[in-house]
Amino acid sequence: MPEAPNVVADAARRAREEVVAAILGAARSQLGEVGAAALSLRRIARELGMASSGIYRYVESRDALLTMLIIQAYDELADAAVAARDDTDPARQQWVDIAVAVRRWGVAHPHEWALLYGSPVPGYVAPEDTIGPGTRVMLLLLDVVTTVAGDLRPADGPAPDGALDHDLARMLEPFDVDLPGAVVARLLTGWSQLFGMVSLELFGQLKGADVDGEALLRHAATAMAAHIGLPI
Amino acid sequence: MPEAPNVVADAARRAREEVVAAILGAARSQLGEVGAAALSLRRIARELGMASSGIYRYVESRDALLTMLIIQAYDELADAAVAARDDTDPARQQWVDIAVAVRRWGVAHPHEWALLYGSPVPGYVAPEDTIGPGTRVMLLLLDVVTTVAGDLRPADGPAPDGALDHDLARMLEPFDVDLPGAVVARLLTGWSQLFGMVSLELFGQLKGADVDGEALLRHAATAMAAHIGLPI
DNA sequence: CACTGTCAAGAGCACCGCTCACAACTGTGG
DNA sequence: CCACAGTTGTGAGCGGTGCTCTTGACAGTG
Repeated sequence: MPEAPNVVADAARRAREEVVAAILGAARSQLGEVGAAALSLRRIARELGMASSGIYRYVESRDALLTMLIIQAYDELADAAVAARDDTDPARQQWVDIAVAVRRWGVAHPHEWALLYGSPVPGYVAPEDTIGPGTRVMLLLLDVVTTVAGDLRPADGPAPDGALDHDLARMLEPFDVDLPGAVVARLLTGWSQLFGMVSLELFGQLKGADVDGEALLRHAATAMAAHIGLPI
Repeated sequence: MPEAPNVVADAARRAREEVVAAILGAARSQLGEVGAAALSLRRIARELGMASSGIYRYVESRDALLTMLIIQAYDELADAAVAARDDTDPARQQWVDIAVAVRRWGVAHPHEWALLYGSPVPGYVAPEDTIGPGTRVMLLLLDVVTTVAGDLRPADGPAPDGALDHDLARMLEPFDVDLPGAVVARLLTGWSQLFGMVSLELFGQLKGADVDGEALLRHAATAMAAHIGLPI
């Protein structure tokens, strides 16, 4: 029964959170410099002037720290995507704007992108806490589609067969939206495409080709938006 | 001037290569079990019954070993893709068959896939040797398109603007093929989509949705093949 | 026989994540 | 007031890593 507002305990808690924040800040900075796999608790402790063992008073383990960083990054990325969307714009432009914002965030934070979408860190399994923030961008794209669901004019293309169509339509049940399987397939495909193009660029797979990454992505996203049938 | 075929030196060289092969085999097996980042030279040495330092007689460094594994994996993937393609089939089916084969290889070798297309290992920069094998799948897809270049009937869609179009057309110069920028864009987009969908599935990003991965990918690839304009 | 080369082995360095025992410092109940 | 409990900081230590270096045992060659 924490009834009486204990000033002392409160201050202690605040002090603790401050240290945790400092650790997270140092971790974030190291992440940007050396990448996730080379992130070292000992170095963070050193940087903060505490004993290497002291870190464990505030952070359960290296994995726990990674989890915090992942959630933070997911949220940052989603925030950037949300900020880039103007829902008074035509849906097609919303889609493209989101895609461009996602790429820009990735380009600005390659190590964070790798942490989110790269190879899973060995031995590390993403806890449940991450799937919420992790789906925000996808849900944002979904929202763009659903708010104009009535006006969709999908481009021609093959329809998913029965079983797949059923699976796809059922996929969105938890989100209380109802879209034809064909549209869900295009949504997933669009997200794969966006994610894939950014990853290919960031992970150096397109290194040889000197092509303007943003222009290419904008072009691809525009085509995908049209393919989904988003109104212009 | 190694003129006289020195039998002894030859045998020594063969013995050496045998040891290297054993190391590579052990590495490969470890890769499949614990992933690339947890791959340990010491453990390989232990497994092979040699001193931890002895490994360095045969492998320059951990990075060099990773490079060998990467090249091996790239080649395996490309071989699988090549094997799946029957160039007497309609181009559209060739595209889909390759896509399905790529996914199947990835599903069968998730750690290898992560090594190839996941976050770059920190401090590791892929040497030149890897870009050859690394582009084989892409070149295979390109070949499917170029061999039917005359019969392409691309679906409607926006055209890349001038600068992008120019960059894209110039991209293929080293390969001595000539395709319109719009087609190159769709090719790149298709590859991004394929790579992205497999990665999303393998890296657990689509975990919540229980949808048949192969069916979804086949559907997306079919649509992309149509979008590119591959003849049926 | 001496020389030259390769190979295996062990010790050692610097780093890592993580645990543990211990000291210091609180605020609180008796 | 004093003993207790809880939190924080510290240093030592364990087992692991990649990698280097020195040493010693061979083999083939002049």
